Amino acid sequence: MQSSAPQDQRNRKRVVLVDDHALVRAGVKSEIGDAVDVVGEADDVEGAIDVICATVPDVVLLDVHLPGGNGPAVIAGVRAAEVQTTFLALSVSDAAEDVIAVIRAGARGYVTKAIASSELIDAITRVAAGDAVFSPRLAGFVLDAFAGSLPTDQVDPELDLLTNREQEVMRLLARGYAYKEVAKRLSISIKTVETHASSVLRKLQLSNRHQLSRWAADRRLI
Amino acid sequence: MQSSAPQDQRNRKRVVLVDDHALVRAGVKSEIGDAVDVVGEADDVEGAIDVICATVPDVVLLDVHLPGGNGPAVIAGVRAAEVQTTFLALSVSDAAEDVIAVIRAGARGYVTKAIASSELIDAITRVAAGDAVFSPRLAGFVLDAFAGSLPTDQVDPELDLLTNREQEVMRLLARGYAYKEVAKRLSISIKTVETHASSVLRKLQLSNRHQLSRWAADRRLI
DNA sequence: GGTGGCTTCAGGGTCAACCCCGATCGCCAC
DNA sequence: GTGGCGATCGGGGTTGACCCTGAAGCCACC
Repeated sequence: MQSSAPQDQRNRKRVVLVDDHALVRAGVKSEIGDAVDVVGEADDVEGAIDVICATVPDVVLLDVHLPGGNGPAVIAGVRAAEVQTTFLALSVSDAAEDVIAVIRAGARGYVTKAIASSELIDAITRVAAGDAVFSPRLAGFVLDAFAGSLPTDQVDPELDLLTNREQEVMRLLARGYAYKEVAKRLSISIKTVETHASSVLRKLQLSNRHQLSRWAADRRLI
Repeated sequence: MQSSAPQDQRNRKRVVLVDDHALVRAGVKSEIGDAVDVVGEADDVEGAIDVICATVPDVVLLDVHLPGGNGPAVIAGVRAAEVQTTFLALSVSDAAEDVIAVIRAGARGYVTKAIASSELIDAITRVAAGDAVFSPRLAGFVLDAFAGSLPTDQVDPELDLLTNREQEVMRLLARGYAYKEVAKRLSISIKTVETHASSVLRKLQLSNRHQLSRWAADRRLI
């Protein structure tokens, strides 16, 4: 893979700009137009979905606040049309709720308009390549939301019923490994795995490994 | 991009190392010891929780796979003790499930052991400052999990391979129902369930119902 | 009327999962 | 040193998961 020159004519990223202010679009275009191909522009939700579906760009630079809806609405509309592209949110806002909403909708990055043009070009290139791009503080918002999106359960008293070895076996079993695989990974015999597995199921009052998988998944042990 | 001097005595970060291999701990310590204070070490879950709660470091460098549990178990234990610190996962694994599990538990970053020592020091400084630190590909895993989508999935062409009846059977199997249960629910014989199950696995190129469960769960079919 | 796909079922088999019983060994506490 | 517990194995068993082959009835389509 030759990744040397992203400005290379053959590798130039095709970009659509979505922002309700023509001046902003013009500004962004002049800043990044040398490095990428701006193949479309839109200033509202409907127009954005149309132009994105028509052009199928590599990256959509998406303002979060739009007339007639917002950034997530655009992403949802494009997803519904089964068009594959990558969204990079570009906003004046750095509020946690805006960041989270647009990332939850499926954007792969979020940068504010205070970004330097060289950094923006870099960000476009990176999201097009599958990376996630955030300014540092914003990434923290997403992780907080992600970690907090689930009940912060404490450590199970049930888990303490299992010995260390039983816990190791339990984890592997819950991940779907066959007894033989578990035995190989732990360098013990299948019979020992069977013994531990039996103890695990009995102690946790489960009847088979399917229930064990769900039990472990519920507790985020796998 | 590091301009200032994080080696400043007054601002040196206090770090705890958690890894079951003493050699790895020694190596990491020698690499970063000039820039940070390693105030504690541990090689298993219990020991990690103890030493973290005792020292309350700025950052915990946490191996994901540990005897007697795993990274998330350590984070959960420290959280349960209401000790405030920041976790940076440091692992040989770059598997999506490991990354997601430890981030979901509350880690603020994830780097692999292939990282250069200068980058590791930078990562420690950044997570201590509240930033999130990832190698690019790993950040994508987290966003995928957060958005609840998978990279580059359209609405499955694979699902269309299955007939209506096969889809019904598939859903029940993926939920963990035994053949006998599926047969009862659909009012058909076990043999018919077996036939459908076999077709489903063959068409989806899966080898057993555990993979089927994960396949279906990934696509939110169950 | 033939062809083919979907659904239904059967007989036969292999292997994994899970159970029961038993056993040895090492460690640690009383 | 005796007893408990954890970890390690074995024999032998039942049940479930999964495969292959074969076949029947139904229905749509040509």
